[in-house]
Amino acid sequence: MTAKKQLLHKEDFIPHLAFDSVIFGFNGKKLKILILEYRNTGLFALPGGFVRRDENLDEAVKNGVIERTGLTDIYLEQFQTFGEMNRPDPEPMKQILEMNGLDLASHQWLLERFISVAYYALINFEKVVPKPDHLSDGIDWYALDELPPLMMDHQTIIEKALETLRENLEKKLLGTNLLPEKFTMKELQEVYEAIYGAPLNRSGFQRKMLSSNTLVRHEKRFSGNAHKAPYLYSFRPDKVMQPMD
Amino acid sequence: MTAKKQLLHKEDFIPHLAFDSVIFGFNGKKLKILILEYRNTGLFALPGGFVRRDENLDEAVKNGVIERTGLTDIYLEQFQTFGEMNRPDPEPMKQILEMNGLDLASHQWLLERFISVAYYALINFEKVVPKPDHLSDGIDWYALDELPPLMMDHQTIIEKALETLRENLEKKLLGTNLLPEKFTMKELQEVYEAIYGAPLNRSGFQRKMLSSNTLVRHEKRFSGNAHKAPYLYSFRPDKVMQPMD
DNA sequence: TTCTATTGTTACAAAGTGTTACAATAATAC
DNA sequence: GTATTATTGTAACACTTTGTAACAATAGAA
Repeated sequence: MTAKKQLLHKEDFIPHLAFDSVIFGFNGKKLKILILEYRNTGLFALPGGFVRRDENLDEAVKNGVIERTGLTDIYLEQFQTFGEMNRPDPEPMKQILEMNGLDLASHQWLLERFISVAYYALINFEKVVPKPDHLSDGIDWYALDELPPLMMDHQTIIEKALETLRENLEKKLLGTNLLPEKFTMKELQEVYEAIYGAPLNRSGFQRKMLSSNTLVRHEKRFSGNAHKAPYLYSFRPDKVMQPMD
Repeated sequence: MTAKKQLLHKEDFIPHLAFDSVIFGFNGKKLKILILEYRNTGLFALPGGFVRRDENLDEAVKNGVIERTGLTDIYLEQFQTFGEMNRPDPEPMKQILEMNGLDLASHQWLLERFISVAYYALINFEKVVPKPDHLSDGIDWYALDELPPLMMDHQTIIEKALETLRENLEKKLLGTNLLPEKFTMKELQEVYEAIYGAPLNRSGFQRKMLSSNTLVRHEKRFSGNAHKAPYLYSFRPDKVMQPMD
């Protein structure tokens, strides 16, 4: 309890500045995001955090995502900063502090106005072992169409994240980051369909991908099923756009 | 001087948070942006400001741009937040405060680390009467290829603004905001060429614009020159995307 | 009336897309 | 072995979009 009280020293952080992260993963069927649940409150929220005074904004966010996912190699992209005056909602935060046995007075600063810089992350679903943060007791994957009710403006943040993801999908070859290194054309198409939320034409998709000159073809994958085995592909490393350049 | 000392009360603003605005205008030939010059320092910077504790981020920026341009109807779009630890450069700021006869001690907070949210604005060049801010003594239009050396990371901010502008140009019909209400096809093409920094094919441009169903054709404009008079066009109001929705 | 510079439109080829069809093939059933 | 089945890779076709050049229209000047 004493340890907990020292979790968030006001003087360590830039006041009024937070970040939120929309962490996307693809489980083979659906696009999902990581959502935190807070102890006994029934409150759900995006993973987020604060920026230390001696830390770059990008680094703070990266460290936050690393802590939640256990992964260090993460595609992370800033997409919008939310600065409405009325966006903070102190009641839920107060509830969270109380449920965690934290001293309200010394954490008063958490109830004030916060400007939040939002990022989205793309990760390899299979490799993630989600970990809740110090204030929450649960973290789980939720499909986009099965989200629980979220704190503050987190629903809006997710919608904007998805919008940006869609716009950048082809431009930046983001599919890479949601799949294992080698994948079949069908798997790649399923990622695209999950993100767009609409089916794509198989033949056209294959033609476009192959002609884009961004894929390397490898050996076939024999699944044991009674049909032609698909080739495996990987992205050409020099074609994959890196975030945060 | 006493009045000046009261210009920026620390307690009125959210600490460590600033904004910068890249204000684009088109003079008929080139794409230009508004740059401030500070008294006797030889320092140049983007127009910017701070966010009051009782003010939305978007509003703060909008008010800042209104003050610099005199215009109230402004296309304004947030494009990135810059949060590197080493981006502030306290020396120039100190110089500026000194040149303005401001008390260093009570403005110490201006020398600290700032996270800056960057916006770009598109305005009708002809209507603008630029006004310097309280700390600067000059404000002027500079073509993108004739920029003076800029403070801190403002050069980077401009480059990112231009990149975003290019990406959004067709998608959001941004041409509207850089031209008077009625314009010729040639003028519209020149805006596009200035933004892309490359010539476009006349015939293809005209066909694409007309077939996009976003233009209304009006009367011809007789310039007094010895050639066929061009039609005037305006954008269909329902097709023009509004910022900040 | 002729000439010139510019504009709106058309024509045609080249490239890209949507859709369907067909051949190849890995495992199973017989 | 051979036939069967589901899936995959590719080709074929029509259709649309884009790049490029050409042509006709025309406002004012010579």
